[in-house]
Amino acid sequence: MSAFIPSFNHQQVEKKWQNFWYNSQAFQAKDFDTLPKYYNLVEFPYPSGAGMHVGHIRAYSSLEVISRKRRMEGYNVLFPIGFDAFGLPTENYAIKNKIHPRIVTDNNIKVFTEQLKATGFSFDFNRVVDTTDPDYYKWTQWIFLKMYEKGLVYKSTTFVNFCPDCKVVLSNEESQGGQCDRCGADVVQLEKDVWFLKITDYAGKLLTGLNDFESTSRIRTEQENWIGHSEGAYISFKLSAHQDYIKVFTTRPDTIYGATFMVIAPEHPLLETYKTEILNHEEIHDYQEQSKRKTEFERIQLNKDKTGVRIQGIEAINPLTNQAIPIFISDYVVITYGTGAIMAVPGHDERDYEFAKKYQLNIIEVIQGGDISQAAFTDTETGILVNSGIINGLSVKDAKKTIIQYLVENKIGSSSVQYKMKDWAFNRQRYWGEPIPIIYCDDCGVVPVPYEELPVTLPMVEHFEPTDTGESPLAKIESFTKCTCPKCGKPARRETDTMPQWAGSSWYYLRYMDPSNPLEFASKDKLKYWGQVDWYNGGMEHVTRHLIYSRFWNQFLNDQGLVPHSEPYKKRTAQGLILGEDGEKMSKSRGNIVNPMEIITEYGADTLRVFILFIGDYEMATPWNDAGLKGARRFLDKLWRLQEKVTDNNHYSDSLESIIHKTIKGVSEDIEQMKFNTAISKLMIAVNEATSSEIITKKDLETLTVLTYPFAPHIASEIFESLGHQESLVTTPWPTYDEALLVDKQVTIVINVNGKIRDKMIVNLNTSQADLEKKALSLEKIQVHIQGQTIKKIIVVPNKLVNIVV
RNA sequence: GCGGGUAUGGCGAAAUUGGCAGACGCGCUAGACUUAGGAUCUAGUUCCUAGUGAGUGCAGGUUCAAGUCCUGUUACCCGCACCA
Repeated sequence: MSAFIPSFNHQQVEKKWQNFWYNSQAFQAKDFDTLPKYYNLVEFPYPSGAGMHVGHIRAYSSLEVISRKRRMEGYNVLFPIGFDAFGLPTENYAIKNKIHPRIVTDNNIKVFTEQLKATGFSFDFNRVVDTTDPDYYKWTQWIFLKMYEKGLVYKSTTFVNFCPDCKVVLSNEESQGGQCDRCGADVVQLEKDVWFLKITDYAGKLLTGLNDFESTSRIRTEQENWIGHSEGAYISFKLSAHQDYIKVFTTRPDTIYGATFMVIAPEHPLLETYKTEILNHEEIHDYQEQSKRKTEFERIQLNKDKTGVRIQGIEAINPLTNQAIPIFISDYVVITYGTGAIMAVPGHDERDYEFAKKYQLNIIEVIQGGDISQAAFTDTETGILVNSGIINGLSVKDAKKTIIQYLVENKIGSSSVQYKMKDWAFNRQRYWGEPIPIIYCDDCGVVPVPYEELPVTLPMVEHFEPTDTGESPLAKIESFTKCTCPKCGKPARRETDTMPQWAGSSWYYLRYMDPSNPLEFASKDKLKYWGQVDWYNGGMEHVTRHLIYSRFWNQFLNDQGLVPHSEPYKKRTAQGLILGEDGEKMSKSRGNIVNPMEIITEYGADTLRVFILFIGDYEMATPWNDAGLKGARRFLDKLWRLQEKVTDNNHYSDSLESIIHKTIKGVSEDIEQMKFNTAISKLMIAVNEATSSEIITKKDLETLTVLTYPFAPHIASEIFESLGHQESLVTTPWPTYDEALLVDKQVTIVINVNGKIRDKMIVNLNTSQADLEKKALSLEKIQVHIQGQTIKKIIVVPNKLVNIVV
């Protein structure tokens, strides 16, 4: 049978199926359905004016394939999408073009939605959330107030990371490496009045929670490093002339007998307390001013050369040696970690050693094993304590225990755990963000907005530029700021700062479960039904930002009994970057950006999807290659042309049966392991095989089509329909394979002589070892190689090889 | 400095438990069909000095057999970084 099949018209076919899917709600997730649920989550996009990027397609395609497959496997799949739409790019664009950010956002969301649909993603578009919608950010504010109620929100005037270009305060997570996350400008330290979320209260839980969270080691270790857990002790050093103490944190209490001086941070409060007694107060003050001006970048760059000033007039007492020791200030000790003060043990800490050398301070060996005249000895495994009174002769491990016990008994210290992670600076002096729901009253002070008055909506204003005074643009809008105190009813003012970009994304995965609930952020029943996100895929760049933040919010909500699980995500994976054709990161300035919409027009969405998943290992960065698109398109064209010679038969053809079963197994397994490149390669092999086969049955083509569907759903749906199916592929069962048919009846045996391949032979499966040996030795090519030599040994691996050692 | 990762043809990349290195795709070469080909099809394509040759960043080792295991080493990428 041969029929005339017109060539594959991607534009027509893709439009047809997109209309069908989206009009028929084919991907609607059903609350409380009896089918088992499966929740796939991808990081919702920031709807920028540039529209979709090929990176978005790579990021979503993995769980797109998994979602399509899961529906066929009988799951009730929740695969939602939404928009993380507050933030600076929109705001800056709006200012530049004098268009209100609301309008800019709405337009961008509209364009983005069209592009997502043009790619054929199987998102449930009924559940779209938009973080800038008052119905959404009402609940962002609500959760903020819950945290306030539970003491996890505080305001403090401290030095914070500030981006001079964006004119906003940045959290620690947003200023990694001393640079602004968004614009790359050097961050400066400014003293500001800032709202903080006490994420550090959850540091321990965020760390242990990683045990219930399946992810790759790089995802896990990045979070571990960021949280930065370390165990040690607090020790109080008495001042020689006062009943007052300097408290230090150390991970090496065992080295206390070697503590010959102390260092405190330039911001340490002691300097203010004993101002009058410090003889060189001016010198100290100069140093404080100097370090204040340093950016993070400068501190890192200049870290080779330690600076500091000795405080004249005050000394401390080492509680174990009872010796008076000098106190220095130096910016190698930071106020934000530990207690902002250290006991310096130059013999066994490289930084202290360097400092001691520079200022010619006493260096005492308290752990044997190194040569402290050359360098600090920091090995904790082999050393034995010396010159150390009550802990002499002990190992480092035992000495730590003993000394902590002593410190506790004498009330001069205790064991302690510290984290590197810092509290989350949670406000921006910009317009396009969630207003912080706080009111200032002259009589009552800081008063939270009552829950029933939420949301505090952003006023529609004409001017939304940031001010030069560092105040939010909202501060100038009287209709917004003027309010009455909820407590006493007197006139009061609203907080005019807004929340940072990461606020809305910290709980969006919960809203998807119940996206339009006006009474709760999500109903208990729905939270329970959908449970945890089964699989979350996103970018590596969010691992120490959004991923930490959202786990924090979820753990908090769980502690309040508001969500059923402590960890929001069961499993997290991350896609690699798509680089430009030049191997560099895609960027406007390099001019190497690939526009996915142009490719969809020219080659079709199916081709683009297949190519992006075929391009390389999903988790690794890989360069774009325009030419490679053709290969993906050729594969789809070949599949399409199989229709020309299909015979009406509901069994696999003899010649293809085995390879089809192998393909089902291979593709199924590869998809689960995110090895999409090899899954597609296996499909290509099967399609090539079918192309060169005399006969191909309806059943052959059907199975190949179904297997291709998660990758290229439009063309697959069209072929499936033309094979006579009324029902769509969306819930067609995923094919199964027969183990017995995976094994070939004949196998190729490789024959080695001394480990080198000399010949091959085809034999029946499970030929006996003796037969294999006999056959191998009789081969002509083998005879040539063993002639005149004695055979020492013959190794036979059944169904694999024969190795003759001579 | 610490932590994680990578290294394989002209290019993107494959390779259960150690068992045919380079699957699949791009590109390239030759041919077929064609008014035409940047369409399609067929054949070939790791390298060279063409052998009883060499070959998975480099140097060793274990083994009948190593991309895979062990020891050492180099380069690049990512994250953190004076964190006491």
